[in-house]
Amino acid sequence: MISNSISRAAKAAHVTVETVRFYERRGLILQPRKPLGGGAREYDDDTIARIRFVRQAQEIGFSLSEIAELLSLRADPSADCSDVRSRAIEKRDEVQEKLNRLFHMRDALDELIESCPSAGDVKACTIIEAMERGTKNMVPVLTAPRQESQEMKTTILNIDGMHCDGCAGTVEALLGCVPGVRKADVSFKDRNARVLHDPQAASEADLAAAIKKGGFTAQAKL
Amino acid sequence: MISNSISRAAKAAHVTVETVRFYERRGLILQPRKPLGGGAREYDDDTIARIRFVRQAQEIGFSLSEIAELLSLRADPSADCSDVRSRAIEKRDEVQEKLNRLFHMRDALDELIESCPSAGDVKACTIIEAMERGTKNMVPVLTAPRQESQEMKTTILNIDGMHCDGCAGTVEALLGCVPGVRKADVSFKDRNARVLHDPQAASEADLAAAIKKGGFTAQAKL
DNA sequence: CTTGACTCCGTACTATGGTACGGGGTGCAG
DNA sequence: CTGCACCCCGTACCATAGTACGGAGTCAAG
Repeated sequence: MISNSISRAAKAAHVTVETVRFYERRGLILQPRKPLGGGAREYDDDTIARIRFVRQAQEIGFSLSEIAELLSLRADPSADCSDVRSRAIEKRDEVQEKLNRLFHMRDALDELIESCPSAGDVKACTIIEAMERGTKNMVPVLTAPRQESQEMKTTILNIDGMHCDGCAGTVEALLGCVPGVRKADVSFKDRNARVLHDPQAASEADLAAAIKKGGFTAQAKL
Repeated sequence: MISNSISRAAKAAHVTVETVRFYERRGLILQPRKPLGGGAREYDDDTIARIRFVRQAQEIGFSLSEIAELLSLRADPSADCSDVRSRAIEKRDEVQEKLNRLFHMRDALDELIESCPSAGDVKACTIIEAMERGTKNMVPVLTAPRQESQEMKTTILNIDGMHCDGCAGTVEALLGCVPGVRKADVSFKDRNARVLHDPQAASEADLAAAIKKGGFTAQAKL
């Protein structure tokens, strides 16, 4: 544990001294006690890591209050574990949702980039059109309160052809694009997908077909 | 093209009327002309889709000005294509970077969730510790102004074993974790990686080793 | 022909996430 | 012993992204 002055800590975390103090006031980091011999407060590496975490979380769309919640999650056997666990799962779902959207956005940008140089028969193409082509019905999850969860069903599909977590993410994005799919969790480790969907709008065959588009194979678990 | 009044359009996009007007002032959406017969302005589905896009992009961490840039990207053969293309590629890189971080965060949350119920030998575990276990030195790309590009070198590595864009993202994340790596662009299509790194801190062998950890193989391009 | 539900537009206010500034203190190098 | 570079704390100010409000107009039903 090397200790730094506030200005060194700020530099290490790529923020200003003012920002560090601001985070202290907000309770995102603990203000270190002054050392007994007097002098300046000492900032340890943990605190610097916390500041860095705050910045990174902000960049991917969390507000400071949400980040405070993330930071308060700690798997401490002495704490109330089930509460922490459920909050962590909630957060995980939010992160997953953001991931799905970003995937979708990345694919839309890719489509835009592809369609650009072959300037011949391409029609004007905007990112919005690109996003709509891939996907109808991306349900805004954080924007809209998740209502109407009647008639929803969870299907587990076994998937072959995934080689990494990235592939799992791709499959998740593909599933997220199917109208009627509310939620998809794909595990690379388990080689399967848990899909919450409206069986009326999205049959198991629809799900399997979407996965096949990405070059993977899927079949419903018996 | 069904036309709606502003309040119906706002409802459809899950925002308030005030927000729609605010977006008009900001230039994110075009204010429709009043119909010739007089009366209220008519909002078409395209405009509603734009508003929805703005909201979704916000949730994944883009500011309104960044969203304006995204919206201005259009693959129009009559427009200056190379400019649009390069801006789209830049945006794509930003999205990829956010994806890497979110992946990392999701994995950290998963680790936290895993370590929770088996309340026996687990030590206290916070999301920060979980994030640090996976990855040292995630370089903040958007936060830190990319200065000090002295002594930096670009290395191109040929990579085998990638099966999709997701894999490429994984490799990028792995490279981003190597201390001394400033920027990594992995192309699934070209089966290679362009890495901007400090050769003192991160040798080619270091890069190759990091990639191998993910189950891929890499060798420097002659 | 009035009442209610809307539209339109301007201005003012709010919350979030910082930044800047000013006054005072401390410690050490010249 | 005096600058100078920091630290500490408070208050003020700033940009972003809305939200609220008030006055005026319009349209259609009762």
